[in-house]
Amino acid sequence: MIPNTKKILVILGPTSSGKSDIAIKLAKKFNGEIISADSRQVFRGMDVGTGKIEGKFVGDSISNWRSNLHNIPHYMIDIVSPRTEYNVAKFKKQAGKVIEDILRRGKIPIICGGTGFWIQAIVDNMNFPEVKPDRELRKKLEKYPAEKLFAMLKKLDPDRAKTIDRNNKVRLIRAIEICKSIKKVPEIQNTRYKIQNTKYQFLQIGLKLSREKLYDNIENRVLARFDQGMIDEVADLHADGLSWKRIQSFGLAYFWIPEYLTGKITQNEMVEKVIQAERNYAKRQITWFKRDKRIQWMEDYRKIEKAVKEFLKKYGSRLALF
RNA sequence: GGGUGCGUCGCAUAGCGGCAAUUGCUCCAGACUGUAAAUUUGGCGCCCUCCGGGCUUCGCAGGUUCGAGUCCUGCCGCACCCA
Repeated sequence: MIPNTKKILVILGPTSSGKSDIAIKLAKKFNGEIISADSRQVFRGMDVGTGKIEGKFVGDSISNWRSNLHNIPHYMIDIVSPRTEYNVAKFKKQAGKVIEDILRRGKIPIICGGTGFWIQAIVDNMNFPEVKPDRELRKKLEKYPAEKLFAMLKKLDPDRAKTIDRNNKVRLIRAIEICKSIKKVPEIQNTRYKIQNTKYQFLQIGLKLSREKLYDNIENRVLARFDQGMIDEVADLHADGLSWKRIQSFGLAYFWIPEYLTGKITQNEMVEKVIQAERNYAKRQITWFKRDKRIQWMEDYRKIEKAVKEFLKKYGSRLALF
């Protein structure tokens, strides 16, 4: 029995479900600090398109925060240049330090975001192999068809080949990349539902709203972002020397706005595409989150607050994980 | 008023007379261990004992044919051209 298991709150949900507002409210109420789990908000200069909260960047990477009206610290926002490669492994390492720092100061870490994989990396304490991305190798392998990559992997690591999605080039390439460096893709250590993170206790709250309402929010939000200068933001990134290709790799609006700015599609087409892409994205997020049965889905703020209160009251019972 | 063309599953498209019918999108469901706003799989007329079988579809109504989304006639609707 661990009398004082450290507690972490997770607020998740698809895009446009209102995560940020709720996280801030909870942070105020329960003396928390917010850790963004958003694979695009880590980048500086990508504000409107990623829906960052209003605020100002202060300090270095670990103590950096954005303040809003209520002065709640936010971490893992604006930590790297969009030129930098960033990924789950880095996020897990860095966010882990932030969590420790927040807990040491007696506050509640509130992870808030929509990047399911990144959240899971922390919640399940996933271990990533110490193999850094090899750009040269990736560039070479990208040219091969999936069948060939699968055949290569089968030779290198038959075990991984058994479970991998043989049509998914991105994953095939990563698996081969790992094999080239350490011979074999390590066995998965922590599987969701089975091994719990013993360092912390998590309460994962998912923001639930009807598909109709969600799609409606998305449209409104996207249109509002255009008013807030999303197109200029993309143009500025390019003016600062970021290639269209790199910008487009960030997806959604960052993919479609360059199509418009380079004259490939009309403005109206672009707006439609962005809304559509955003909807499809929300759908994928929902699919991801749905399979984690530990997530408690709620829509009413009062209920959320109540659930959090109870969670924070409990002592180290493992049951609180669910 | 005359002429021509077109009406196919939410939208858009394909369809030498043997078709429950092509493809894209949407939509729905799924996968996911260092690109995750990425990448990827499946389903999408209805019903069943879902291997397979049954039923009802391609603007509407008839007709030709063993057999019609495909051919013919009429009607309705839409588009364009001539008046």
